[in-house]
Amino acid sequence: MNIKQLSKKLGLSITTVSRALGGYSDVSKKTKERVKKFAKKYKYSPNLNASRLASNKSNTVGFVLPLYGLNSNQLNQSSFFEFIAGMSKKLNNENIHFFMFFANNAEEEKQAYNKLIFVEKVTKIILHNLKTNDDRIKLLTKNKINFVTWGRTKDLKNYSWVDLDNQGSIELIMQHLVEKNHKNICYINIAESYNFAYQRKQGYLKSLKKFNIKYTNKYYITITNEEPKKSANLIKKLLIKNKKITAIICSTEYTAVGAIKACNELNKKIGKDISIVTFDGPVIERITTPALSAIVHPREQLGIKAVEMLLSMDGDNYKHQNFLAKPKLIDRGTIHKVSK
Amino acid sequence: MNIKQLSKKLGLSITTVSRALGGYSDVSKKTKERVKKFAKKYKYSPNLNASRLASNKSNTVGFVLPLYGLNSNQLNQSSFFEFIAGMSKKLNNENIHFFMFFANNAEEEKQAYNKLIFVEKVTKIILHNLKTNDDRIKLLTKNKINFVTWGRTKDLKNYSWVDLDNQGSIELIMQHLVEKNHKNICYINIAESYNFAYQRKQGYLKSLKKFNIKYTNKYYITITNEEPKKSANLIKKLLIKNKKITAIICSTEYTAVGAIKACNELNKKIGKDISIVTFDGPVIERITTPALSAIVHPREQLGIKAVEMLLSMDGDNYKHQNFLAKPKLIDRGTIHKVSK
DNA sequence: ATATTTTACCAAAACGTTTTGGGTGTCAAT
DNA sequence: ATTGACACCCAAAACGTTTTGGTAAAATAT
Repeated sequence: MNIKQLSKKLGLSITTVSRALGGYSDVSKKTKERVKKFAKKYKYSPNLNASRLASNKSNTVGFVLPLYGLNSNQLNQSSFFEFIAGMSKKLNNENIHFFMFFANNAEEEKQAYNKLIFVEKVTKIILHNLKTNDDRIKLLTKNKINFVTWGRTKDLKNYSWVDLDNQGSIELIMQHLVEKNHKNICYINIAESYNFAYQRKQGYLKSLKKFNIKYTNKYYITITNEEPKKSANLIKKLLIKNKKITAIICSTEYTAVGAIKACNELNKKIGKDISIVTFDGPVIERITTPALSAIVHPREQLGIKAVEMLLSMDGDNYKHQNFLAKPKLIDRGTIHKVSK
Repeated sequence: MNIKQLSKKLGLSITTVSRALGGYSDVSKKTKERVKKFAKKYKYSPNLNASRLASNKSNTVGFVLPLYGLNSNQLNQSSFFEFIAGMSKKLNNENIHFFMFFANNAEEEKQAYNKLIFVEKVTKIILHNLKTNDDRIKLLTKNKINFVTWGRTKDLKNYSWVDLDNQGSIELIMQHLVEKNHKNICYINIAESYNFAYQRKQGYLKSLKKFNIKYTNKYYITITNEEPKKSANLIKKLLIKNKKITAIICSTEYTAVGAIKACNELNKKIGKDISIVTFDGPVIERITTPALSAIVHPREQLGIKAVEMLLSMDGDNYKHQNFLAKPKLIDRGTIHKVSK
């Protein structure tokens, strides 16, 4: 069933049918309703290729999902899932298409963006995993693509972004810990080459200052991609050398599991002798014992926001917006009070 | 740059340019090369909407990814990632498009398949997470969609499929254990409503028969979605009640973590007093101690195979194929030898 | 030398929409 | 009665390809 056949059934011109379905004002209400009724009845759905060709609009948002190196660099798959869920919810609602390329290596990833722009002719893209100085921003700007990023570059240039409040997350944890009289708080971060890790460190430093605690590099460790398996040992050594430590903050679940192991081996009771706080993921609640207190990020909401921003952009006609998601701290009982 | 402009530059007709790029035999080799060179030079890439409209071919494979209930029903996200990676590798190579819908609930999922067929007009789909009696197979068959499934229904009807060898996996484990003189082997499966769980049970039963070991329901437990947190306790009780048990097979990583905990609490040394074997996932190697021996499935290869099959189908012109992936058992040292 | 086949190209139609640039009839205002 | 505004509808052009149904020239066969 195409528009020609449908218009015949209706006794109307193709034009009128098209404009009725498009909601134009030069079609009477009565006709509009009749057309829509018939369209439903005969299961008419416009040929998208013809429609896009004629209108020169793709009505599509593009996204590139890297399928490589996900676990190995400790970026959790589930965080992608949550963000994608948010995007797709919003897009499904708005009847906008969601076109996703999958990249199995860096080369494919680069190609994917080019394909999105030059082959698929997508005009709206959501970017993520920002590098400190990201080539893609130039590429998109140059080709007049509307885009919103998830994450920020170090030098916040002129673009729209949504992000988790990484700095605020650590500040929230620190606040909570200090209120319970913790003073010897160590932080196991991941490599600072990730901008979000850098932001988190800033939160750590800022909080220390705020609460008049001296920074010592003995309490601040970064764990690289190759070390996740060894993190338990690293933390064990740390705890042995620095007996005063009463709280450990871990930037990833896997590290937190290492911290649990270290504490067990040293016979330190978590939630009594020592506190552990980390960032939420699928593993914690399901398989760690005890279930750890953790920062929860509204990643789905972030996906929704990103799409909202993107859709509000209209060619050149928009102002840059941004959105910083508020973190929550869920205390599952692994934070204890230190006696003064 | 469109085909008209390009043909002008070349001094050729639109037809010839189109057919040159399409590789038709009624264009001379010389011209073909010249056209391709120019196309590259001027970065010409055919307008996909026009091309699809004219040729009435979408050259697209459809897939629906459910974003809901993934963790809660113990189906690991990473298994999807690996399968998708396989599909996208093959599709990228063949220059076929990969169209994915994301479903945030059962309703959206159902809709997604309808959209793929009636709106996107995709003619090739890859199906997965098969139910025992799956409506989608009817839908696709009725609408003459070429499809390949990942997984099988109970009553294997007439369709092409790829699958992990679930039955064979358990048989492989059992073989290995029996060779090391294990006789009291318990198996913690997940709910048999998942067809793959059912298949695994068959493997367990078949192996017991083969090795003349009597089946007892004391040794076979299924863990439902609600119990993953409690699995440690379940297994602990099991071990206390049945002191003879020397080996535990777990169908999921999370359960295996529970088994570790149970053994620790009972002071049973894993790999010395008791063996644990499970199915591979991202958690095991990274955070369980010890790293467990496990069945590894070539999920990426499965994705590649599925696409290969699908592309080899040509409308009505094909024979049903299938592919059963061979499992591997990686022994990381948690399987011990029992003295006779 | 003529007939036949093969090679290499092309004009025009087709795909199913949206958009452009109208048109006609009705109603209120003059 | 005429004009202008408005409501409602339409024919035809346009979008950028692929495919159809050719033709002319060159190569081969008779």
